[in-house]
Amino acid sequence: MAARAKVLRATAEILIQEGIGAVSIEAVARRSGVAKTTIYRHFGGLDGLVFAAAAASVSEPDGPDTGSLAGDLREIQRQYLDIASSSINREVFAWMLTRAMSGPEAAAMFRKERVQPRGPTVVALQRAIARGELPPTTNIELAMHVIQGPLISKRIIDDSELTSDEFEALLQMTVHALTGNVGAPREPSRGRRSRN
Amino acid sequence: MAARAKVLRATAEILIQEGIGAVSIEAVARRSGVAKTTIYRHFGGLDGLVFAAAAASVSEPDGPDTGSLAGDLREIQRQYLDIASSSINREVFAWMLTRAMSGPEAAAMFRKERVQPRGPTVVALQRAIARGELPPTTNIELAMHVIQGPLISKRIIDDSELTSDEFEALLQMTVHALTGNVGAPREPSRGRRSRN
DNA sequence: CAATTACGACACGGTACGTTGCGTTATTCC
DNA sequence: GGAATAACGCAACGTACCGTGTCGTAATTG
Repeated sequence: MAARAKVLRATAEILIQEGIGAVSIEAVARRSGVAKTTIYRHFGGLDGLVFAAAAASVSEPDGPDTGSLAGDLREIQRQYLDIASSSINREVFAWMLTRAMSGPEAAAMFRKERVQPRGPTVVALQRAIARGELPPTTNIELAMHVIQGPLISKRIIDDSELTSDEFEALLQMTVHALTGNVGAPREPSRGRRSRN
Repeated sequence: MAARAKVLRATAEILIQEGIGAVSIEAVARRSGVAKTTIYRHFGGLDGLVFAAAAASVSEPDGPDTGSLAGDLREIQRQYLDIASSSINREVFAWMLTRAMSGPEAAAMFRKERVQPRGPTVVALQRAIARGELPPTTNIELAMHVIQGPLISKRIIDDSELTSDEFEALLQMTVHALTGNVGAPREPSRGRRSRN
């Protein structure tokens, strides 16, 4: 039973220290001291192994309730950026993406062990609808993409940092897209220029 | 001299018929009848080969001038969706993404042979600014992500189709995010429900 | 204690990698 | 036309990882 944990730990170590490209069944077997056979028995193959290792190291962020959509999204996006700021996470995400596109099995794993958790955002949107901040006709699926899309584009594809001002501008644009109005401003008193 | 063309053609064929996973130097060598050595001499390796093949098969869409930002974006996005509707393109895109993240050389290729051309969108934005439709302070880089992001999220990650209504809603939200107002409506006379 | 289960060790054939040395054509340039 | 130069083909090399199979041993369980 300990073999499984050893394998997952070794996988995570290689992932962090050498990148996704260095993760192979044989490398993990060497590092963990577990026989290759055992890894195949547990995870079925490289895909299963990486997806399992990723799932084991992802913690679902909590959904804040600040009273406004803009406030909620600001907090959620900030947490997301913290996760996405790790290049390993982006690497693994991109890797999963390619695997997901080359077969239904991996695609199923990808959707199951989703890297970017949707939960908190959906909750925030539903609260905004309940408050009347968003129309009840809001297409939540579409809204998710409007919210996540720009950040994914910026961080994953461009691989560039986001300044505090850009972050806020993006947030305002997003809220604007959803509501048609400007969202609640960042509380001006404590001059926290949250990041960068 | 003809060897290069034969290699690129063979690569594209394998790409289309068997997917990115089947593309290997040896497979391309077999199929093209060109020696492995020659491929290495020309393209340096698998990365160079795939990037070159992708670049050779991408045609820059033209930037329409409909007189309004919403109109321009509608046309550009439509063209983009046509390209992205091919699962091979998405596969290759995702593959390039992973390669780009595991080394500066591939990253440089990725940014050079960009799959989604930015040109037309940038032009459309600049025209909108010139028209006064967008403020001159508009951050074009950020705007690009607001425009591309949701579509990338929807098509690449979700792998789901976009209905005509969703497409239009997304467009309106995007324009809304950029301008703060509703963009020009789709001309109502010819009831074209463009796709799906 | 016996039976099942989990694991380790070793080996196999197969594929692709990236590189090398050496012939064999084409081009190009007087 | 003939020589020099570049482009290409061929065969083989060692390395790495794949996925699978077999067998022996350790741990667990009833």
